[in-house]
Amino acid sequence: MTELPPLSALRAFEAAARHMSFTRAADDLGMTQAAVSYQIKLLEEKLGFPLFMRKPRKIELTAKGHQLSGRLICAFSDLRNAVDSVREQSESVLTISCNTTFAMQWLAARLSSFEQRHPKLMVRIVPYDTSEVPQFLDSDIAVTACHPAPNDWVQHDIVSVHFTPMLSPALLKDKPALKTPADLLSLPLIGPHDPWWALWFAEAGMPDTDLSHLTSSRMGSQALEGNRALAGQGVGILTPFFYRQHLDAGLLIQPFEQVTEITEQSWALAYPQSSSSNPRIRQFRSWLADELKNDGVELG
Amino acid sequence: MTELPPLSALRAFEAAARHMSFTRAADDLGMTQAAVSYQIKLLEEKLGFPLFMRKPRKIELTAKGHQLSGRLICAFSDLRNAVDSVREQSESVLTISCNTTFAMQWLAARLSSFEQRHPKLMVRIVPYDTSEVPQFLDSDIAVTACHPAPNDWVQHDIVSVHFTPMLSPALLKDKPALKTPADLLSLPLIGPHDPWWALWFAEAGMPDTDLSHLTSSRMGSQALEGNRALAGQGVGILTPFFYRQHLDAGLLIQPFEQVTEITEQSWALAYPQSSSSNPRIRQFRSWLADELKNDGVELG
DNA sequence: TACCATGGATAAGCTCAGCTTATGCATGAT
DNA sequence: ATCATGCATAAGCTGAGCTTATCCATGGTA
Repeated sequence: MTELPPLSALRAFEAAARHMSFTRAADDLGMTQAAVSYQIKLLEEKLGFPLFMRKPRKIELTAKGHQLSGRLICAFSDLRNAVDSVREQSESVLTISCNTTFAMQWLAARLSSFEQRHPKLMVRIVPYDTSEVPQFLDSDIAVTACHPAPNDWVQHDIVSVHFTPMLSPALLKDKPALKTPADLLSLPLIGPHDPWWALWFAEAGMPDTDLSHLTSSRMGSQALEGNRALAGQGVGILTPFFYRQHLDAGLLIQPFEQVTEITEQSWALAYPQSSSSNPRIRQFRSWLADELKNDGVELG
Repeated sequence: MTELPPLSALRAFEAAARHMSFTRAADDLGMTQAAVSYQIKLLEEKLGFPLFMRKPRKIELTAKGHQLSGRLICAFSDLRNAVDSVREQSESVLTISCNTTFAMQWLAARLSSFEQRHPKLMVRIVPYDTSEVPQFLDSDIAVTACHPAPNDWVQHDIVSVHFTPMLSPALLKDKPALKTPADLLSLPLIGPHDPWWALWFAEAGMPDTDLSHLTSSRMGSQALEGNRALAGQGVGILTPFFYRQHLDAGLLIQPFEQVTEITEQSWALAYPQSSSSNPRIRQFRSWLADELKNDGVELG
């Protein structure tokens, strides 16, 4: 494959051929006439033949110049279109990799407000369950409780990772009120092997509470545990932030004040450093900040 | 029309996408891996979204990266093809703008030797008559007696512009031999208003010879005058260099030793400065030099 | 026919994009 | 464990690619 001449020279020639004028080409490219003249001379030297005939107040393409110009104009146009279209596409679609729980419990309900604010933006949510680092590398933006985001990612904290037992009032019907954390053990716990239970009990002064005898169907996603709790199937260990509305409506109750926080982690909005100038992402970030403000939370 | 990102960044990305490796792309482009990494990072920042996902020992295109890469690879390929084809074409055809006289009297007869030496090169001769600066700007190379070539043209002198009266021996049949220049006036002169006549007579010691009464059909091209002289229609003022063979064969005779030279002009090979690196032109120049050496002339 | 106005060429000089070299880091292979 | 591979990053250099300023030729115009 033959070595290509300097691209800037080709670009200058393409513009000059398009405008049939060095001066106008220079305007087009945002540079001076001298620069265009220089680049074209350079290209002619590299190629070994002249491309333009310089006539008094105009320029004319030589035969070879003409031949070259046609194809270059096409190629550059393709180039611009390629870049433009990927830019546009990236301005019209926003792909959000989002932890399932956050997506279901928080995002889904509010997304219509975002779509109202930015009607031209199509939002695509890619939920994920795994606790490990998700493959959100291929999405524009991610909402995650992921520990250390890749270090060239920007991260804005949303809320801490926190949790406390919750249950449906229906579950307590015909049962004594819960007075101490230990009373919980008389009720079915949802996802008892979830380490959150252990942490919460430990903080409640019951460090070695043995939960191993309880049925376990560790279901990863808090959203599902939340649904089971709502359905009165047991006590879930849930994040109050995600269930504010259910709590307010009395669909769920939080028997104890104590909320355990994991300080090393945090729910966060994250995106690649390289995307920080992306308008869609700024839009989403600022919308999210506003939404959170309504909840009395500041985006970090 | 949206501003294009830096072309060098696009080129680096194109190569990286083609090879799916920064290291190999760098080899391809003749630069270092660090440079490719830098350029791609730059492009990602300009575009506002990532193009590659960096995995441990490999890279993967993001969705947008994939979309962009396909079209860029095409566009760059077009670009390369455009340049290559005009380069190739310019290696297979040689267009020579040539003064008609030189073309007919000198070039035409020897061209077969050039074509033999460079069988792959197609030679196209564009003859011109005008004494003014010809439009040979659109040819690869020119042979001309043109005074000052455009000053960004390279010029190799061939022979001086020189001339002397010549005639067919047939014209002198049944006539007295020519003893002095003045004797010429008893014969028909071909192109008597040609300034060359005046110059020659002046140098012959007859500065004010009045030629105005003689028939005049100034025909510009020496070749035609030469033909008329050969046909015995009169005395032509011709360049011996072009008629060596006719003189040797006795088809023309040169009655006087005196040959007038115009020192400010010269027959020359000329081509644009920008073409000096063109292999076809080197080939032609070196062939011409060899051919001239056979005539005992050195190419300047 | 003199004189702008236009459009390209050229010279000199500056500046930073775009490279290099050197090194670090993570990971898959042995 | 250790090595090999492949990308990221830092620091520093240099010349491509610009700018500014000026010149030149010519076509249009009064």
